[in-house]
Amino acid sequence: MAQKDTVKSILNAAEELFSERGFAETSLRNITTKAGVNLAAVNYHFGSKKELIQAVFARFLGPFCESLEERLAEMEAGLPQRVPEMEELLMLLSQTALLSGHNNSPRRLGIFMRLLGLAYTQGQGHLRRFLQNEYGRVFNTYMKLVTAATPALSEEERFWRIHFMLGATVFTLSGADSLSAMAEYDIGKGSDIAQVVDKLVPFLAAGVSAPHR
Amino acid sequence: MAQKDTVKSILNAAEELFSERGFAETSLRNITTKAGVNLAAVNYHFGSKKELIQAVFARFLGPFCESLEERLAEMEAGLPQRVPEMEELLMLLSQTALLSGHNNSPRRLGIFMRLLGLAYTQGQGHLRRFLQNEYGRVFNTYMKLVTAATPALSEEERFWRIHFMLGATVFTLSGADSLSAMAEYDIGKGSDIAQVVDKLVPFLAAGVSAPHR
DNA sequence: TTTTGTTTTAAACGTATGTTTGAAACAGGT
DNA sequence: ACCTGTTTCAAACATACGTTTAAAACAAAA
Repeated sequence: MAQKDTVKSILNAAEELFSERGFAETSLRNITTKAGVNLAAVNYHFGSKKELIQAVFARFLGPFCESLEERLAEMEAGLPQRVPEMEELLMLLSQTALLSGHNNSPRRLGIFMRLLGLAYTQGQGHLRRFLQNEYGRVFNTYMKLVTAATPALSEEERFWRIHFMLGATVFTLSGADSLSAMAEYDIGKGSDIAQVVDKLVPFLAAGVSAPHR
Repeated sequence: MAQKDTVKSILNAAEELFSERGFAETSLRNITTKAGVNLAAVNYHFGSKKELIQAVFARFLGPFCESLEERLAEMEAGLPQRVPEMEELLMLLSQTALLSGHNNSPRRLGIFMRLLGLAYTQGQGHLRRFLQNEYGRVFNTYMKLVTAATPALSEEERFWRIHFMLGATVFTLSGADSLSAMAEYDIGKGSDIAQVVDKLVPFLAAGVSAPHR
Protein backbone atom coordinates (compact mmCIF):
# COMPACT_ATOMS: atom_id res chain seq x y z
CA MET A 1 0.00 0.00 0.00
CA ALA A 2 2.77 2.35 -0.87
CA GLN A 3 3.40 4.52 -3.86
CA LYS A 4 0.45 4.53 -6.20
CA ASP A 5 -1.95 4.73 -3.29
CA THR A 6 -0.81 8.23 -2.53
CA VAL A 7 -1.86 9.54 -5.91
CA LYS A 8 -5.25 7.88 -5.65
CA SER A 9 -5.84 9.14 -2.12
CA ILE A 10 -5.04 12.66 -3.17
CA LEU A 11 -7.36 12.48 -6.17
CA ASN A 12 -10.18 11.09 -4.05
CA ALA A 13 -9.81 13.73 -1.37
CA ALA A 14 -9.43 16.53 -3.89
CA GLU A 15 -12.44 15.45 -5.90
CA GLU A 16 -14.65 15.49 -2.86
CA LEU A 17 -13.33 18.65 -1.25
CA PHE A 18 -13.30 20.64 -4.48
CA SER A 19 -16.90 19.72 -5.14
CA GLU A 20 -17.91 20.77 -1.64
CA ARG A 21 -16.04 24.04 -1.28
CA GLY A 22 -14.74 25.06 -4.68
CA PHE A 23 -11.18 25.22 -5.90
CA ALA A 24 -9.87 28.38 -4.31
CA GLU A 25 -11.51 27.59 -0.99
CA THR A 26 -9.87 24.20 -0.77
CA SER A 27 -6.24 24.32 0.33
CA LEU A 28 -3.63 21.73 -0.38
CA ARG A 29 -3.39 21.27 3.35
CA ASN A 30 -7.09 20.37 3.49
CA ILE A 31 -6.56 17.83 0.75
CA THR A 32 -3.41 16.22 2.06
CA THR A 33 -4.80 16.02 5.57
CA LYS A 34 -7.96 14.30 4.38
CA ALA A 35 -5.90 12.02 2.16
CA GLY A 36 -3.55 11.20 5.01
CA VAL A 37 -0.44 12.09 3.05
CA ASN A 38 2.28 14.68 3.33
CA LEU A 39 1.67 18.21 2.10
CA ALA A 40 4.52 18.09 -0.39
CA ALA A 41 3.06 15.01 -2.05
CA VAL A 42 0.78 17.11 -4.25
CA ASN A 43 3.59 19.10 -5.77
CA TYR A 44 5.74 16.01 -6.06
CA HIS A 45 3.17 13.89 -7.89
CA PHE A 46 1.21 16.52 -9.78
CA GLY A 47 3.52 19.52 -10.02
CA SER A 48 1.11 22.18 -8.87
CA LYS A 49 -2.40 22.77 -7.63
CA LYS A 50 -3.58 23.66 -11.12
CA GLU A 51 -2.36 20.37 -12.49
CA LEU A 52 -4.06 18.58 -9.60
CA ILE A 53 -7.35 20.18 -10.59
CA GLN A 54 -6.87 19.11 -14.19
CA ALA A 55 -5.97 15.59 -13.07
CA VAL A 56 -9.21 15.35 -11.11
CA PHE A 57 -11.16 16.19 -14.25
CA ALA A 58 -9.08 13.92 -16.43
CA ARG A 59 -9.70 10.93 -14.19
CA PHE A 60 -13.42 11.22 -14.69
CA LEU A 61 -13.56 12.64 -18.20
CA GLY A 62 -11.02 10.26 -19.69
CA PRO A 63 -12.96 7.01 -19.32
CA PHE A 64 -16.22 8.86 -19.89
CA CYS A 65 -15.22 10.30 -23.26
CA GLU A 66 -13.60 7.07 -24.32
CA SER A 67 -16.77 5.20 -23.60
CA LEU A 68 -18.90 7.88 -25.18
CA GLU A 69 -16.82 8.11 -28.31
CA GLU A 70 -17.39 4.45 -29.15
CA ARG A 71 -21.14 4.78 -29.00
CA LEU A 72 -21.03 8.01 -30.93
CA ALA A 73 -18.95 6.41 -33.66
CA GLU A 74 -21.59 3.72 -34.14
CA MET A 75 -24.31 6.30 -34.42
CA GLU A 76 -22.29 8.45 -36.75
CA ALA A 77 -21.60 5.51 -39.02
CA GLY A 78 -25.21 4.86 -39.96
CA LEU A 79 -26.01 8.51 -40.06
CA PRO A 80 -27.68 9.50 -43.30
CA GLN A 81 -30.12 6.60 -43.02
CA ARG A 82 -30.62 6.22 -39.29
CA VAL A 83 -31.23 9.55 -37.62
CA PRO A 84 -31.13 9.46 -33.80
CA GLU A 85 -33.90 10.85 -31.65
CA MET A 86 -33.07 13.64 -29.23
CA GLU A 87 -34.16 11.58 -26.26
CA GLU A 88 -31.88 8.82 -27.45
CA LEU A 89 -28.94 11.20 -27.43
CA LEU A 90 -29.77 12.38 -23.95
CA MET A 91 -30.11 8.90 -22.55
CA LEU A 92 -26.80 7.99 -24.11
CA LEU A 93 -25.13 10.71 -22.08
CA SER A 94 -26.70 9.77 -18.78
CA GLN A 95 -26.06 6.07 -19.29
CA THR A 96 -22.45 6.65 -20.23
CA ALA A 97 -21.95 8.90 -17.26
CA LEU A 98 -23.31 6.29 -14.91
CA LEU A 99 -21.51 3.30 -16.39
CA SER A 100 -18.12 4.46 -17.63
CA GLY A 101 -15.17 3.72 -15.42
CA HIS A 102 -15.22 1.14 -12.70
CA ASN A 103 -16.56 2.73 -9.56
CA ASN A 104 -19.00 5.24 -10.94
CA SER A 105 -21.98 5.69 -8.72
CA PRO A 106 -24.86 8.16 -8.96
CA ARG A 107 -23.20 9.89 -6.05
CA ARG A 108 -19.97 10.28 -7.99
CA LEU A 109 -21.89 11.70 -10.92
CA GLY A 110 -23.38 14.32 -8.63
CA ILE A 111 -19.95 15.20 -7.35
CA PHE A 112 -18.60 15.53 -10.82
CA MET A 113 -21.50 17.65 -12.01
CA ARG A 114 -20.73 20.01 -9.18
CA LEU A 115 -17.16 20.18 -10.41
CA LEU A 116 -18.33 20.86 -13.92
CA GLY A 117 -20.46 23.69 -12.67
CA LEU A 118 -17.50 25.13 -10.84
CA ALA A 119 -15.40 24.86 -13.96
CA TYR A 120 -17.80 27.17 -15.72
CA THR A 121 -18.74 29.63 -13.03
CA GLN A 122 -15.44 29.89 -11.23
CA GLY A 123 -12.67 31.76 -13.02
CA GLN A 124 -10.08 29.02 -13.60
CA GLY A 125 -9.20 29.99 -17.17
CA HIS A 126 -6.63 27.23 -17.31
CA LEU A 127 -9.34 24.66 -16.70
CA ARG A 128 -11.54 25.90 -19.50
CA ARG A 129 -8.61 25.76 -21.87
CA PHE A 130 -7.66 22.32 -20.65
CA LEU A 131 -11.17 20.95 -21.11
CA GLN A 132 -11.60 22.51 -24.52
CA ASN A 133 -8.27 21.26 -25.86
CA GLU A 134 -8.69 17.82 -24.40
CA TYR A 135 -12.33 17.02 -24.96
CA GLY A 136 -13.54 19.54 -27.53
CA ARG A 137 -13.43 16.97 -30.31
CA VAL A 138 -15.94 14.65 -28.65
CA PHE A 139 -18.23 17.56 -28.05
CA ASN A 140 -18.18 18.46 -31.72
CA THR A 141 -18.99 14.90 -32.68
CA TYR A 142 -21.92 14.93 -30.32
CA MET A 143 -23.12 18.21 -31.77
CA LYS A 144 -23.11 16.71 -35.25
CA LEU A 145 -25.59 14.10 -34.07
CA VAL A 146 -27.67 16.67 -32.25
CA THR A 147 -27.84 18.64 -35.46
CA ALA A 148 -29.13 15.58 -37.27
CA ALA A 149 -31.71 15.03 -34.54
CA THR A 150 -33.01 18.62 -34.63
CA PRO A 151 -33.15 19.58 -38.31
CA ALA A 152 -35.85 22.16 -37.73
CA LEU A 153 -33.67 24.39 -35.57
CA SER A 154 -31.47 27.14 -36.85
CA GLU A 155 -27.84 26.84 -35.93
CA GLU A 156 -28.13 29.71 -33.51
CA GLU A 157 -31.26 28.36 -31.86
CA ARG A 158 -29.69 24.96 -31.45
CA PHE A 159 -26.56 26.48 -29.97
CA TRP A 160 -28.49 28.22 -27.25
CA ARG A 161 -30.79 25.34 -26.50
CA ILE A 162 -27.83 23.05 -25.99
CA HIS A 163 -26.63 25.42 -23.33
CA PHE A 164 -30.06 25.67 -21.77
CA MET A 165 -29.93 21.94 -21.42
CA LEU A 166 -26.43 21.92 -20.09
CA GLY A 167 -27.37 24.57 -17.56
CA ALA A 168 -30.43 22.78 -16.29
CA THR A 169 -28.45 19.58 -15.96
CA VAL A 170 -25.35 20.89 -14.29
CA PHE A 171 -27.18 23.21 -11.97
CA THR A 172 -29.75 20.70 -10.80
CA LEU A 173 -27.56 17.67 -10.51
CA SER A 174 -24.83 19.59 -8.77
CA GLY A 175 -27.15 21.00 -6.16
CA ALA A 176 -29.56 18.12 -5.88
CA ASP A 177 -29.05 17.65 -2.14
CA SER A 178 -28.98 21.26 -1.07
CA LEU A 179 -31.75 22.45 -3.36
CA SER A 180 -34.34 20.23 -1.79
CA ALA A 181 -33.59 21.86 1.54
CA MET A 182 -34.84 25.21 0.30
CA ALA A 183 -38.50 24.43 0.12
CA GLU A 184 -40.52 24.48 3.28
CA TYR A 185 -42.35 21.34 2.35
CA ASP A 186 -40.50 18.12 2.16
CA ILE A 187 -39.73 16.88 -1.29
CA GLY A 188 -36.71 15.43 -2.84
CA LYS A 189 -35.78 13.28 0.08
CA GLY A 190 -35.46 10.53 -2.43
CA SER A 191 -33.20 12.83 -4.37
CA ASP A 192 -31.21 10.09 -5.94
CA ILE A 193 -29.34 11.45 -8.90
CA ALA A 194 -30.69 8.70 -11.12
CA GLN A 195 -34.24 9.68 -10.26
CA VAL A 196 -33.59 13.32 -10.98
CA VAL A 197 -32.13 12.39 -14.35
CA ASP A 198 -35.33 10.50 -15.14
CA LYS A 199 -37.30 13.66 -14.50
CA LEU A 200 -34.79 15.76 -16.35
CA VAL A 201 -34.80 13.96 -19.68
CA PRO A 202 -38.44 14.62 -20.65
CA PHE A 203 -38.05 18.24 -19.63
CA LEU A 204 -34.98 18.71 -21.80
CA ALA A 205 -36.36 16.79 -24.75
CA ALA A 206 -39.52 18.88 -24.73
CA GLY A 207 -37.60 22.12 -24.37
CA VAL A 208 -35.15 21.43 -27.14
CA SER A 209 -37.91 20.39 -29.50
CA ALA A 210 -40.14 23.34 -28.74
CA PRO A 211 -41.29 25.44 -31.70
CA HIS A 212 -39.70 28.85 -31.74
CA ARG A 213 -41.90 31.81 -32.39
CA MET B 1 -17.98 63.89 -4.41
CA ALA B 2 -16.64 62.57 -1.21
CA GLN B 3 -18.08 60.49 1.57
CA LYS B 4 -21.15 58.47 0.65
CA ASP B 5 -19.70 57.87 -2.78
CA THR B 6 -17.19 55.52 -1.22
CA VAL B 7 -19.80 52.94 -0.34
CA LYS B 8 -21.31 53.04 -3.79
CA SER B 9 -17.93 52.80 -5.51
CA ILE B 10 -17.03 49.79 -3.46
CA LEU B 11 -20.31 48.06 -4.22
CA ASN B 12 -19.94 48.75 -7.94
CA ALA B 13 -16.39 47.49 -8.08
CA ALA B 14 -17.17 44.45 -5.94
CA GLU B 15 -20.23 43.53 -7.98
CA GLU B 16 -18.24 43.55 -11.19
CA LEU B 17 -15.11 41.86 -9.91
CA PHE B 18 -16.96 39.17 -7.99
CA SER B 19 -18.96 38.29 -11.09
CA GLU B 20 -15.81 38.06 -13.17
CA ARG B 21 -13.52 36.11 -10.86
CA GLY B 22 -15.58 34.71 -8.03
CA PHE B 23 -15.54 35.65 -4.37
CA ALA B 24 -12.42 33.99 -3.09
CA GLU B 25 -10.40 35.01 -6.14
CA THR B 26 -11.24 38.65 -5.68
CA SER B 27 -9.21 40.37 -2.99
CA LEU B 28 -10.21 43.46 -1.07
CA ARG B 29 -7.20 45.12 -2.61
CA ASN B 30 -8.53 44.41 -6.09
CA ILE B 31 -11.83 45.95 -5.12
CA THR B 32 -10.55 49.04 -3.37
CA THR B 33 -8.05 49.72 -6.13
CA LYS B 34 -10.72 49.54 -8.80
CA ALA B 35 -13.03 51.65 -6.66
CA GLY B 36 -10.32 54.20 -6.06
CA VAL B 37 -10.69 54.10 -2.30
CA ASN B 38 -8.51 53.07 0.59
CA LEU B 39 -8.15 49.43 1.53
CA ALA B 40 -9.50 49.94 5.01
CA ALA B 41 -12.70 51.46 3.68
CA VAL B 42 -14.29 48.05 3.20
CA ASN B 43 -13.87 47.00 6.80
CA TYR B 44 -14.89 50.42 7.97
CA HIS B 45 -18.12 50.62 5.99
CA PHE B 46 -19.12 46.99 5.79
CA GLY B 47 -17.32 45.30 8.66
CA SER B 48 -15.89 42.35 6.76
CA LYS B 49 -15.57 40.80 3.35
CA LYS B 50 -18.47 38.46 4.05
CA GLU B 51 -20.74 41.35 4.84
CA LEU B 52 -19.58 43.09 1.68
CA ILE B 53 -20.64 40.07 -0.34
CA GLN B 54 -24.03 40.06 1.33
CA ALA B 55 -24.40 43.78 0.72
CA VAL B 56 -23.76 43.30 -2.98
CA PHE B 57 -26.61 40.82 -3.14
CA ALA B 58 -28.88 42.90 -0.98
CA ARG B 59 -28.48 45.93 -3.21
CA PHE B 60 -29.81 44.01 -6.17
CA LEU B 61 -32.21 41.64 -4.49
CA GLY B 62 -33.83 44.23 -2.22
CA PRO B 63 -35.49 46.36 -4.90
CA PHE B 64 -36.07 43.30 -7.04
CA CYS B 65 -38.01 41.38 -4.41
CA GLU B 66 -39.90 44.47 -3.35
CA SER B 67 -40.99 45.07 -6.91
CA LEU B 68 -41.77 41.44 -7.47
CA GLU B 69 -43.75 41.07 -4.29
CA GLU B 70 -46.21 43.77 -5.34
CA ARG B 71 -46.98 42.10 -8.63
CA LEU B 72 -47.21 38.73 -6.95
CA ALA B 73 -49.65 40.09 -4.40
CA GLU B 74 -51.97 41.30 -7.16
CA MET B 75 -51.85 37.93 -8.84
CA GLU B 76 -52.38 36.10 -5.60
CA ALA B 77 -55.40 38.26 -4.79
CA GLY B 78 -57.48 37.17 -7.77
CA LEU B 79 -56.25 33.66 -7.53
CA PRO B 80 -59.11 31.20 -7.45
CA GLN B 81 -60.75 32.87 -10.43
CA ARG B 82 -57.88 34.15 -12.47
CA VAL B 83 -55.17 31.51 -12.88
CA PRO B 84 -51.90 32.78 -14.38
CA GLU B 85 -50.21 31.15 -17.35
CA MET B 86 -46.75 29.74 -16.91
CA GLU B 87 -45.32 32.01 -19.58
CA GLU B 88 -46.88 34.93 -17.79
CA LEU B 89 -45.05 34.01 -14.63
CA LEU B 90 -41.79 33.71 -16.49
CA MET B 91 -42.15 37.05 -18.21
CA LEU B 92 -42.98 38.62 -14.88
CA LEU B 93 -39.62 37.53 -13.55
CA SER B 94 -37.60 38.78 -16.48
CA GLN B 95 -39.46 42.07 -16.63
CA THR B 96 -39.05 42.67 -12.92
CA ALA B 97 -35.39 41.85 -13.13
CA LEU B 98 -34.90 44.34 -15.93
CA LEU B 99 -36.96 47.14 -14.46
CA SER B 100 -36.59 47.05 -10.70
CA GLY B 101 -34.21 49.57 -9.22
CA HIS B 102 -33.01 52.62 -11.06
CA ASN B 103 -30.07 51.70 -13.20
CA ASN B 104 -30.83 48.13 -14.14
CA SER B 105 -29.56 47.25 -17.58
CA PRO B 106 -29.53 43.91 -19.36
CA ARG B 107 -25.81 43.96 -18.69
CA ARG B 108 -26.38 44.32 -14.98
CA LEU B 109 -28.80 41.41 -15.07
CA GLY B 110 -26.11 39.29 -16.65
CA ILE B 111 -23.68 40.29 -13.97
CA PHE B 112 -26.11 39.46 -11.24
CA MET B 113 -27.01 36.12 -12.74
CA ARG B 114 -23.35 35.28 -12.66
CA LEU B 115 -23.30 36.18 -8.99
CA LEU B 116 -26.33 34.04 -8.36
CA GLY B 117 -24.63 31.12 -10.01
CA LEU B 118 -21.59 31.65 -7.86
CA ALA B 119 -23.73 31.79 -4.75
CA TYR B 120 -24.91 28.29 -5.49
CA THR B 121 -21.82 26.63 -6.81
CA GLN B 122 -19.22 28.29 -4.64
CA GLY B 123 -19.11 27.24 -1.02
CA GLN B 124 -20.05 30.43 0.80
CA GLY B 125 -22.38 28.86 3.32
CA HIS B 126 -23.02 32.22 4.92
CA LEU B 127 -24.41 33.52 1.64
CA ARG B 128 -26.83 30.67 1.21
CA ARG B 129 -28.10 31.20 4.71
CA PHE B 130 -28.37 34.93 4.15
CA LEU B 131 -30.35 34.54 0.93
CA GLN B 132 -32.64 31.94 2.39
CA ASN B 133 -33.47 33.91 5.51
CA GLU B 134 -33.90 37.15 3.61
CA TYR B 135 -35.73 36.17 0.46
CA GLY B 136 -37.11 32.70 1.05
CA ARG B 137 -40.60 34.04 1.66
CA VAL B 138 -40.94 35.60 -1.78
CA PHE B 139 -39.82 32.38 -3.34
CA ASN B 140 -42.54 30.47 -1.60
CA THR B 141 -45.15 32.97 -2.73
CA TYR B 142 -43.98 32.57 -6.28
CA MET B 143 -44.19 28.81 -5.98
CA LYS B 144 -47.80 29.09 -4.92
CA LEU B 145 -48.61 30.79 -8.21
CA VAL B 146 -46.57 28.32 -10.19
CA THR B 147 -48.58 25.59 -8.55
CA ALA B 148 -51.79 27.21 -9.74
CA ALA B 149 -50.36 27.52 -13.24
CA THR B 150 -49.33 23.89 -13.49
CA PRO B 151 -52.13 21.87 -11.90
CA ALA B 152 -51.26 18.74 -13.86
CA LEU B 153 -47.89 18.31 -12.24
CA SER B 154 -47.26 16.44 -9.06
CA GLU B 155 -45.69 18.47 -6.31
CA GLU B 156 -42.42 16.67 -6.71
CA GLU B 157 -42.36 16.98 -10.46
CA ARG B 158 -43.06 20.69 -10.24
CA PHE B 159 -40.37 21.20 -7.66
CA TRP B 160 -37.72 19.72 -9.86
CA ARG B 161 -38.87 21.41 -13.03
CA ILE B 162 -38.64 24.77 -11.33
CA HIS B 163 -35.04 24.06 -10.63
CA PHE B 164 -34.41 22.84 -14.14
CA MET B 165 -35.67 26.21 -15.28
CA LEU B 166 -33.64 28.08 -12.74
CA GLY B 167 -30.55 26.16 -13.77
CA ALA B 168 -30.96 26.80 -17.47
CA THR B 169 -31.55 30.47 -16.77
CA VAL B 170 -28.75 31.14 -14.35
CA PHE B 171 -26.23 29.08 -16.23
CA THR B 172 -26.95 30.54 -19.62
CA LEU B 173 -27.45 34.14 -18.67
CA SER B 174 -24.41 34.15 -16.46
CA GLY B 175 -22.21 32.90 -19.23
CA ALA B 176 -23.95 34.62 -22.12
CA ASP B 177 -20.95 36.65 -23.25
CA SER B 178 -18.37 33.92 -22.97
CA LEU B 179 -20.68 31.30 -24.38
CA SER B 180 -21.45 33.29 -27.48
CA ALA B 181 -17.72 33.61 -28.03
CA MET B 182 -17.58 29.83 -28.24
CA ALA B 183 -19.70 29.65 -31.34
CA GLU B 184 -17.79 30.01 -34.58
CA TYR B 185 -20.41 32.22 -36.16
CA ASP B 186 -21.04 35.67 -34.86
CA ILE B 187 -23.79 36.25 -32.37
CA GLY B 188 -21.50 38.78 -30.74
CA LYS B 189 -23.20 42.11 -30.85
CA GLY B 190 -26.63 40.54 -30.87
CA SER B 191 -25.94 38.52 -27.76
CA ASP B 192 -27.91 40.91 -25.67
CA ILE B 193 -29.27 39.31 -22.57
CA ALA B 194 -32.75 40.29 -23.64
CA GLN B 195 -32.43 38.28 -26.83
CA VAL B 196 -31.22 35.24 -24.98
CA VAL B 197 -34.19 35.54 -22.66
CA ASP B 198 -36.45 35.56 -25.71
CA LYS B 199 -34.98 32.26 -26.79
CA LEU B 200 -35.09 30.94 -23.26
CA VAL B 201 -38.76 31.46 -22.49
CA PRO B 202 -40.21 29.09 -25.12
CA PHE B 203 -37.68 26.47 -24.11
CA LEU B 204 -38.63 26.71 -20.47
CA ALA B 205 -42.34 26.89 -21.08
CA ALA B 206 -42.22 23.78 -23.24
CA GLY B 207 -40.07 21.94 -20.75
CA VAL B 208 -42.19 22.72 -17.74
CA SER B 209 -45.37 21.73 -19.56
CA ALA B 210 -43.99 18.50 -20.94
CA PRO B 211 -45.97 15.37 -20.16
CA HIS B 212 -44.21 13.12 -17.75
CA ARG B 213 -44.10 9.45 -18.53
C1' DT C 1 25.07 -5.77 2.05
C1' DT C 2 25.66 -2.13 -0.70
C1' DT C 3 23.83 0.69 -4.14
C1' DT C 4 20.52 3.29 -6.74
C1' DG C 5 16.42 5.55 -7.65
C1' DT C 6 12.04 6.75 -5.86
C1' DT C 7 8.96 8.41 -2.42
C1' DT C 8 8.00 10.59 2.01
C1' DT C 9 8.83 13.82 5.54
C1' DA C 10 9.42 18.10 8.42
C1' DA C 11 10.69 22.54 8.02
C1' DA C 12 11.17 26.71 5.93
C1' DC C 13 10.41 30.34 2.23
C1' DG C 14 8.13 34.05 0.01
C1' DT C 15 3.93 36.04 -0.92
C1' DA C 16 -0.82 37.49 -0.54
C1' DT C 17 -4.69 37.86 2.12
C1' DG C 18 -8.31 40.00 5.63
C1' DT C 19 -8.15 42.85 9.37
C1' DT C 20 -6.62 46.39 12.80
C1' DT C 21 -4.53 50.63 14.25
C1' DG C 22 -3.69 55.43 15.25
C1' DA C 23 -3.01 59.52 13.28
C1' DA C 24 -4.44 62.77 9.76
C1' DA C 25 -8.07 65.08 6.97
C1' DC C 26 -12.49 66.55 6.71
C1' DA C 27 -17.35 68.30 7.60
C1' DG C 28 -20.90 70.80 9.95
C1' DG C 29 -22.68 73.11 14.03
C1' DT C 30 -21.79 76.47 17.72
C1' DA D 1 -12.24 80.07 14.94
C1' DC D 2 -13.16 76.13 17.62
C1' DC D 3 -14.79 71.91 18.65
C1' DT D 4 -16.95 67.10 17.52
C1' DG D 5 -17.95 63.30 15.23
C1' DT D 6 -17.12 60.99 10.90
C1' DT D 7 -14.34 59.41 7.21
C1' DT D 8 -9.83 58.56 5.02
C1' DC D 9 -5.21 57.09 4.94
C1' DA D 10 -0.56 54.69 5.26
C1' DA D 11 1.35 51.34 7.79
C1' DA D 12 1.58 47.33 10.21
C1' DC D 13 -0.33 42.79 11.94
C1' DA D 14 -1.28 38.04 12.03
C1' DT D 15 -2.38 34.31 9.36
C1' DA D 16 -2.84 31.16 5.56
C1' DC D 17 -1.47 29.85 1.33
C1' DG D 18 1.36 27.31 -2.63
C1' DT D 19 5.77 25.98 -3.28
C1' DT D 20 10.63 24.54 -2.41
C1' DT D 21 14.27 22.21 -0.05
C1' DA D 22 17.25 18.87 1.84
C1' DA D 23 17.44 15.12 4.56
C1' DA D 24 15.37 10.75 5.80
C1' DA D 25 12.91 6.42 4.71
C1' DC D 26 12.06 3.07 1.64
C1' DA D 27 12.14 -0.57 -2.17
C1' DA D 28 14.31 -3.22 -5.41
C1' DA D 29 18.32 -4.62 -7.96
C1' DA D 30 23.24 -5.90 -8.00
